Amino acid sequence: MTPKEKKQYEARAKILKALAHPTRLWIARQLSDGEHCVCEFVDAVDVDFSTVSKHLTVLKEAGIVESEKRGKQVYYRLKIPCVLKFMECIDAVIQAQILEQSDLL
Amino acid sequence: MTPKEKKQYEARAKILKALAHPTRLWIARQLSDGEHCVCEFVDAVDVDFSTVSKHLTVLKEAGIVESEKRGKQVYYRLKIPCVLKFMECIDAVIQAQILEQSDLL
DNA sequence: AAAACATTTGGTTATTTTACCAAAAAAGAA
DNA sequence: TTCTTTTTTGGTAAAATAACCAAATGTTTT
Repeated sequence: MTPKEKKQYEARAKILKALAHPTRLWIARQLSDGEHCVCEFVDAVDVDFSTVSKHLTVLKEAGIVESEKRGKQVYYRLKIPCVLKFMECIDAVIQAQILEQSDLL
Repeated sequence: MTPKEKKQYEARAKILKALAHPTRLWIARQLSDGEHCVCEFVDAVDVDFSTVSKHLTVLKEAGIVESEKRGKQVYYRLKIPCVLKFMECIDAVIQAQILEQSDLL
């Protein structure tokens, strides 16, 4: 791994890491049908306001979402929609695991 | 988020998390051209034997790679190759970040 | 201007992750 | 069998993450 490669993989891992949390992944999924404000997530997720806000900050700093303040609310939207394509592949991994488990019986 | 959804997103996040490390992402990439043994990674990555081994265990437990012992060596290979498709999208995120930064000048 | 609302920030604590070293295990070579 | 070689496991310390509460910020509404 050259120093250049190392930097490149660090940058990539940072983005993956931003998505690698159940709540953040769920949020990203919700944003696939258009923008939502923070309060909508808070209602749905059952964690503290501040926790949701911090998750959104992580996604934003990773460059996955962008936000816009309109009135009292802040609206978030997906910046790079392809992140949702991850889901299919991830589910293939899960599916393979389930199959293996049933093979053991 | 229903309890079922919650479990689902936790399982998905677990798999993403396994990939969300520079070394592990690099390893996954190397495996795209076929299997490699642990020692090959150790030579290339410049971390301890045990560290590489633990990274491989993380990938294995996530169901992303599988391993086979032949002789003294243990060979790892990608189990679900689509994980590599992540890379394209991740790079799109990085590309967008770079573009934005240059817009600021 | 004061009150109410939506969101972010700062601080704290508990948990998880990562890396290293040393030691154990497994297989082959001498 | 004893000595290497390859990989995993256990232990430990440092760093990163995640959740909560309380306080601060910025915007409307009264």
